[in-house]
Amino acid sequence: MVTIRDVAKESGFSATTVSIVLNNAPLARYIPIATKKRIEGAAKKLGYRPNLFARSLRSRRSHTIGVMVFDMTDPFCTLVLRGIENSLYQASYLPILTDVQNERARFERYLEMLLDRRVEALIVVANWLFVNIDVLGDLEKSNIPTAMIGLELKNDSISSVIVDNELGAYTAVEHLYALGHRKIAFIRGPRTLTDSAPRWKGVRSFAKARGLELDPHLIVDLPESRDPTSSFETGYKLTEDMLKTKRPFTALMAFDDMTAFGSIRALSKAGLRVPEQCSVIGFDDVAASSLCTPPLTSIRQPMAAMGAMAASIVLEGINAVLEKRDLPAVHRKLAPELAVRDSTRSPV
Amino acid sequence: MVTIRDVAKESGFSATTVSIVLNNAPLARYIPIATKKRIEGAAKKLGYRPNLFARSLRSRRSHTIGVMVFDMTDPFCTLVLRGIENSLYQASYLPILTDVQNERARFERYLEMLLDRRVEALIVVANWLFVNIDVLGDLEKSNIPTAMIGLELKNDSISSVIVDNELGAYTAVEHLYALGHRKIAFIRGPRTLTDSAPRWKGVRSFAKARGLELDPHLIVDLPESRDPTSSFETGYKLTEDMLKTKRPFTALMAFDDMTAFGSIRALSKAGLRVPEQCSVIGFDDVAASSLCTPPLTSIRQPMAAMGAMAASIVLEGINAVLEKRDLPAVHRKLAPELAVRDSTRSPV
DNA sequence: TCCCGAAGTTCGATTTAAATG
DNA sequence: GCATTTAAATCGAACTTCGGG
Repeated sequence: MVTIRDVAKESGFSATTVSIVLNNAPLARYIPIATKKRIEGAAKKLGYRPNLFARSLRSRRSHTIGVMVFDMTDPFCTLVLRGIENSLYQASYLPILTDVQNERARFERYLEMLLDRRVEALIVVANWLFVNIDVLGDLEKSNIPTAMIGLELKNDSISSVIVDNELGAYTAVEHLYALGHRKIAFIRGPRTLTDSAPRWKGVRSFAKARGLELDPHLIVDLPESRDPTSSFETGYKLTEDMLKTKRPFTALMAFDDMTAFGSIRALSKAGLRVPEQCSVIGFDDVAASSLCTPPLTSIRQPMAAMGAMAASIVLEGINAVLEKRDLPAVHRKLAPELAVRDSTRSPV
Repeated sequence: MVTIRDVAKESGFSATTVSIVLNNAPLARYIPIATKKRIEGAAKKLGYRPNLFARSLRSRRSHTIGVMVFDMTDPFCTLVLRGIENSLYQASYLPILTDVQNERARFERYLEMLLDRRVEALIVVANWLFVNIDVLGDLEKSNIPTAMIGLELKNDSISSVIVDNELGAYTAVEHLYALGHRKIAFIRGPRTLTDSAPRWKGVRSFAKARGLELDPHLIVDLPESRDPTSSFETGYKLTEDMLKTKRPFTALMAFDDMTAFGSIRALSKAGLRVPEQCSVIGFDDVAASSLCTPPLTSIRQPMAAMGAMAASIVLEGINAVLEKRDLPAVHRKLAPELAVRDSTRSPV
């Protein structure tokens, strides 16, 4: 390995001067161009790469940001990660991504590993998390800038970025209503998932505003589960159950796309065609939604934007820490967007 | 931050002794239990966590492994990553995951960043890579244990893990043939993709063995593209084109699942139902395949196993390096598995 | 005082060599 | 020589301080 001393020897200057030149430190302005050229030449010739361990040990900086995802296989998160990645890439930070797989033990272990590596900030993608308040405690006391994506927090030391669930759900029913649907079935999210309540609030709020009647027999809840793809199966089953009750409905609003896929399967098995005999709308707009046939109408979460926003929040936080400023946590709520595809249409 | 000297002071011993005890170094066997207890107690009391930068600087080890993915949004890779992650987690290595986004510049920059962080090994998930031979050169000269997933290499310094494409394709046609299909359309992969040739070879090999006739008019190629999801659209278009030629076919074998989704869309638009009027089979078995309606019959790549295998290869490589053994690159080819679902059935 | 460069200290842990009884 | 402990050197870069022109 070639060290700064090797460059010093090769160029004929001292290690100090080499350091000053290569880092373009304040003192570098006094150093004549000729010296700089010689040093830079020597560095290039030897293929010198500074040892980050030494550098970080001294500077107490890692240029690294920890990213924890609760479930990487959830299609929701890959685009969020893209957003994070692109922002950090520009800022020359390296993300260290860990997949917690919804296991508490992994969360704690990875958090330790990240702190051990002196990440300068933390971004947590809390998709499908069944909240553990005490986990947040671990985070708070670490006192490095932290942003949480997908989980609303009142917290004033941890920032958060979420989608406006209420608005999204409102928009979804509104879309079905505008198409002429009046008998709508609902599969709500699991009670313990923080997204569930505001989405349902959006539905109720629309229903109240426009006088849409909500039939309690056509409202069911997803059970809890640690696996985000399990809602496919439970969506399937719940839809099957609702069909068995013979209560007619012309449209179904699913908690998320995965659930919607399950519903479509059940409708199809029952001989009902989507959208001809029943419209279906999802939430999230995961990649698969535009790939399936028929493509799914859904509420798109601005995932890349959410990732980018979280990244810029923590980058700002890092600057604040460096400048010893105090920066309060911020809480952002981004608007979703209706993606109209072929799984919804007017009832016949 | 609490350092080893703080622990030394607290326990009443020197930093040396603390280090020996906490690392359970060879010399620790001379140290009386009482001393160990005191030191461990002090460390725990102070919440001592060794500084990894200092440790790595001295030991020249990072306990870190670089993982480069060519496109994270490709659903193929998340399960591969799970496999890698789980293996490394057990071995107490931290993966640093980078998403190259199929950009050469990013590849190089991330490779530098990883090498700067002294990753002890490298795993490259080369899904949907349009090979750059010279990129491999960069890797070779870095001479750290490297494994490539999804790209066959003759190389003897870089290991590789791939799926048996020929066998997979053979199995796929065999499945269609067994169902009674004789007029089969094929959408082959892009010429420059290394998976394309062996898959086609598998088809030809089956055709020859069983006397299946391959109609050149029903064989088309995907164009090149940097975006793995683009094959949805091109699959759609190519299928549409084939339908226009009016050459009858009762089954279609797509290069991969994404292409198959495009085909299904085109068939559906043309009023042909899958599988009633045309069977469709994919390759990969991405998550969406079992979620769509009808669920897609496909050739499943053992993604998690491939990831785990690559991880164990490089871990073995690290041990070899530590023991100054020489370890030749290994090349593994894993068997895929036929996943029969509802998109294929006997022709009427 | 301004300019240029270097010696020496520091970061925190590991390890070698050596000093105790 | 043995068990027990430690001072000092080391890893590589960055920064503080200082000296000479």
